[in-house]
Amino acid sequence: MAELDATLAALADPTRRKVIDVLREGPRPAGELAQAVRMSPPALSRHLRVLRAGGLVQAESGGADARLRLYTLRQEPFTALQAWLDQVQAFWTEQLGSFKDHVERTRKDPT
Amino acid sequence: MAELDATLAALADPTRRKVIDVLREGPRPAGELAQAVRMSPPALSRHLRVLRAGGLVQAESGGADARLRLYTLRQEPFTALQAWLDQVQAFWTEQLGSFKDHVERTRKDPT
DNA sequence: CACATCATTAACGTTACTGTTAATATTTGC
DNA sequence: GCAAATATTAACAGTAACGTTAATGATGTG
Repeated sequence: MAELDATLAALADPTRRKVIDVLREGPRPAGELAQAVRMSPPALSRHLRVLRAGGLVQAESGGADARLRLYTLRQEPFTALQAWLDQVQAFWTEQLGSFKDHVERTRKDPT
Repeated sequence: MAELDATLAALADPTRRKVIDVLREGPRPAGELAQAVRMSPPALSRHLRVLRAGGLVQAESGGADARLRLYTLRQEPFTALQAWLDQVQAFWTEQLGSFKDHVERTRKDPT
């Protein structure tokens, strides 16, 4: 659940989602991502740190030019989020909704 | 895309996700939700406003006691978010990743 | 080695969010 | 009508997030 928090906190920012959308087309170095979102390199660097902290992206430093840090998408957090969404969707798929409601609302004291 | 922003901004807060988890078990009045997350009614009321703004919950005021506002989950934003996640997941399902990367990284100037 | 390049961190100011208590409807019950 | 109950908004303080410019680290180039 703590992992979901980092994931959603990372996805909550439009700039970071834009970065993800760009990375969908392939790995990119930090500078190129900064250009893509029209933001100063320092600002984007911090966004990338948030994305790294959430495990949504990964920095590959093993290229011809060691200065370039190529960023790539990581699948795990997205899959975990989908799993949580599937649980929420169960609210509607289980069409016992009204029955469950009755049961829940009938209980005495939810200490 | 602006809708996704409101959705993810709403989900980014742990308290609001907790509210959603509680609502998965059935509709609840605002006060009961405040108790469930151990927070003052005013604080939770504002969280509920964020959830309403994102369309994640809905307030049904049509009960026996008109003072109680029963909150219920709304499906649409969750479905929309899943759709976006599916698009991101396409990054891995299309195993042309490395090829696409090559094509993209070969372009000259993406003005 | 001197200098440019890529990326990150540091410092600064601004803005937005969060929670609490107090005040404001709206409704219920006597 | 008056007091209690439910929910929201208002006002306040504290914290965290965001973006910019300047400084630091690390790597490549002449």
